[in-house]
Amino acid sequence: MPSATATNGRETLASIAYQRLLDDIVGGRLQPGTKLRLQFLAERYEVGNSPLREALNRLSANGMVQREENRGFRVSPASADELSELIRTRCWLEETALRESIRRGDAAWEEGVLVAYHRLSKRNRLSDEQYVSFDGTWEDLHRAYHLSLLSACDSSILLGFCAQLHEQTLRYRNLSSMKDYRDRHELDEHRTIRDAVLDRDADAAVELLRAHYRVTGEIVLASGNLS
Amino acid sequence: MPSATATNGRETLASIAYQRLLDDIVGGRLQPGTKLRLQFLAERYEVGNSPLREALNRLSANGMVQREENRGFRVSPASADELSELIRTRCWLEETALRESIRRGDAAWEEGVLVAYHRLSKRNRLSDEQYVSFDGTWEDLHRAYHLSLLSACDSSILLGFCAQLHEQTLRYRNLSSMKDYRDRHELDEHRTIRDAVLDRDADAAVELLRAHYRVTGEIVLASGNLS
DNA sequence: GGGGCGAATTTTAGCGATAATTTCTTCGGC
DNA sequence: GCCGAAGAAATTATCGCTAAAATTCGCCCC
Repeated sequence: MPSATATNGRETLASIAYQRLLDDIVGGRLQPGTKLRLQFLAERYEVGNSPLREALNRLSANGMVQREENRGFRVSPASADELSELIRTRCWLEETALRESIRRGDAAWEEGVLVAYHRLSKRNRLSDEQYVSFDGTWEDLHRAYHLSLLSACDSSILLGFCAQLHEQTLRYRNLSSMKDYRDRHELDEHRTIRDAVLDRDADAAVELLRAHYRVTGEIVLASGNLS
Repeated sequence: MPSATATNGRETLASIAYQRLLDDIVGGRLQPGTKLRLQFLAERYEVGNSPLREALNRLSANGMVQREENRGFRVSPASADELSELIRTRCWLEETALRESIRRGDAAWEEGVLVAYHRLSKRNRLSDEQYVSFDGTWEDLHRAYHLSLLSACDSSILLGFCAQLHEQTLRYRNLSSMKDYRDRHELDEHRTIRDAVLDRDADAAVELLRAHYRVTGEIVLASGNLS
């Protein structure tokens, strides 16, 4: 998330509530369209309604929840149309970022991509249980890998947008009934993208990345239960 | 603004505070870096601090204010670096949106562009007085015109991003001390862009639009007082 | 006497409880 | 069956309390 937040030591309850709400929405534990009643959330997260309202307002600004004046909040609806719009937009933005990243990236960037892929692949081979790491969940590594590809585009604004779109599409992935999407040749795709990027072959890298997103989208659309 | 807000009749104090805060920040009446003390804002806008906190949290999510844990809020700082990043990103995103818009736009879209330009030019000719004083109306027409160009891109997400960037750059324009901003041939530029767009000449339109933004950015950078 | 460190005071943000509007529901009348 | 009004529920806003941070003042050391 963009979060123009200079987290300074102690976390506020509002930020905790924000993070947990975001996790639950992206994780699909709060279904699209769900009415978010404050009383319910208050006992679910064990916080008062003041921090909750702050968290919900933040989420409403980046599209994760909808706010209706005087009628509270609900989880943003999910639809096949929005998913395809999401993927289309993501392809556009990441193409721009990736081309720029390939054009401008230095040695440190290359190493960052390499390391991010390495961590992801290691995590892929080992199951969640045996893999003990400080790096976080597979999703964290996956996100880190994709962002590392774009990280040399020299626009934190564009990176923020891409991160937002990543989160949104992740939500759709988690909503769909595709459980073992990792059994796909996703790691192969990630590797070929990495190679094209490190070869500085922008056209190939972009095409691979777009295909990567398109395929994921189609799988979600096919197996998902969306309106 | 993106605002996933289904404004439903009555406005809440939080939304009013949001709007007024946004106006004051974009209008430059709240300088970058200003500490936003709740007590000060409460008497300035005559609302309690709960709606204020909600407004500030929304603004923090789209980058207009910075939030520091346990230390409140402040107006996002403005720098020459950020401005050039802003313009660079805006050029990228609007190029994408404009090309797509030109490719997909139908007759209704063409007419929308035509009308938006007409309104803007009429307002332009009418009175320099109102043009200089930021009563908002000219800015509204200007924003509407630029968004109309992109409106057929068929991605409300991308449009939302572009609107956000528009607002950010508008803030920089208002922060700078460019007095003779109108002496530029802005209306000419808007007209030539319109013509290229209606001619479906994507390459020309994109180049004109990018030049439009680049020149504005350079003027702001030259006349502005940024760090 | 000047400067820097540390503790007490003041200020400010964060949070929860309660009151006030607004919306939704239900029941009665036409 | 439909419209309207009263009751119920939920959201929104105000206020006060607690805790954290910034400032000030005093003290000690140089």
